[in-house]
Amino acid sequence: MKVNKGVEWAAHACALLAVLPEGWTLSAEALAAYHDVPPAYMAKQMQALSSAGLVVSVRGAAGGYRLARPARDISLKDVFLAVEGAAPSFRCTEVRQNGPCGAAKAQCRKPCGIAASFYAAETAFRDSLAGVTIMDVVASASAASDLGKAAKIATWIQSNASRPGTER
Amino acid sequence: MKVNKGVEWAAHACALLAVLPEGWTLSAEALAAYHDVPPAYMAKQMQALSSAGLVVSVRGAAGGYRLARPARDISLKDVFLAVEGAAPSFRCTEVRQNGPCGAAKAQCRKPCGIAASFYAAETAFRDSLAGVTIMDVVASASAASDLGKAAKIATWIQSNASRPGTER
DNA sequence: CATTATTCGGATAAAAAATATCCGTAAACA
DNA sequence: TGTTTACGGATATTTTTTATCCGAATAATG
Ligand code: FES
Ligand code: FES
Repeated sequence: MKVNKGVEWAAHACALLAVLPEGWTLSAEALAAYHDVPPAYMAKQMQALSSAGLVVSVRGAAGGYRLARPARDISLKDVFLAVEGAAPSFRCTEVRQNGPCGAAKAQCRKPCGIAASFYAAETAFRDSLAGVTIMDVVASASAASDLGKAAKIATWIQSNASRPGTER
Repeated sequence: MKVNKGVEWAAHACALLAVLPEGWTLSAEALAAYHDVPPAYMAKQMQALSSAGLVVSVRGAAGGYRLARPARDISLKDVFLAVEGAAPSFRCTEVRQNGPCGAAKAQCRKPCGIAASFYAAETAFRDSLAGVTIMDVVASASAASDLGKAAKIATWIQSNASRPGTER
């Protein structure tokens, strides 16, 4: 029962993309450098976000990633499902059908009480994440940081972000 | 994000122990045979339940396992924590402290918004499981099964359970 | 048009975790 | 005393996660 490490990275990457000026992008490499994580693996997570439609990718020189929609419309559940996949974490192997007293397959169209409870618990997990948006995350982070840090980030963005479609 | 297979087995094992007559036990081997799962690994799960205090183990000939308390006082959360462990599934690696704009360690005494949200989601997951007891599971299972099956199970128990402290 | 920078997708490798088995010891009973 | 069982640790196997790499496609730049 371990959540992929990539979820943390992807969520933080979204938070950074959220404070990017309109029309600008950050490359996978830049995002990796910002968070000091392996570039190739960070790129993988960004691809997952991209194919889930959470971020838009811009190919070519001066390309990179930007959020596909406003930060308030992207939840942590979206990020979680994008990189972790939608498969349920509880894998019922239908043990109730096994052994000397196994139930007939015909009587197992509904999940057993145990499986149903775990599915419900997972729904609760996801619903909880669905209530938190990237905007919320950014807000709580900026509330906890001082002015100096904000300036530092702004400076870093200016020298690392690019703007496709125009010369720098 | 995968739940241990052992959780399913352990939960079903508890459900079977719940319908055992007072004072009787089932060996790890019998439980494995009933569910048709690898005996050695089933034994491992039972040890986990035992060290968590959910079941009582009786050593020696005619020994085995029985529930440590009434089925209505054992929840799926208990079973889950016993075999899966209590460690949080979301592993925050404090990426916010990394990179060129990393936050100072002193400012990271509270978990960041992302980590806090995942911890909250996991609490929701566990709370959901805490609301389901082994008794509930047994009730839903017996509601879905016919009289013939109940008799089959009763017969199997009679020939496979043992009663420590007395001759069979 | 050539060059450069970037994403994309798949293949692959390495590390870690889950899954599964085994064995020696202790305990309880017959 | 001999048998049956749980216990705990060690170990092996398999699967998943983590991480890297490379070639093709795409777009801007000069
Ligand atoms: S049969 Fe899979 S959880 Fe009950
Ligand atoms: S630093 Fe770990 S989740 Fe934010």
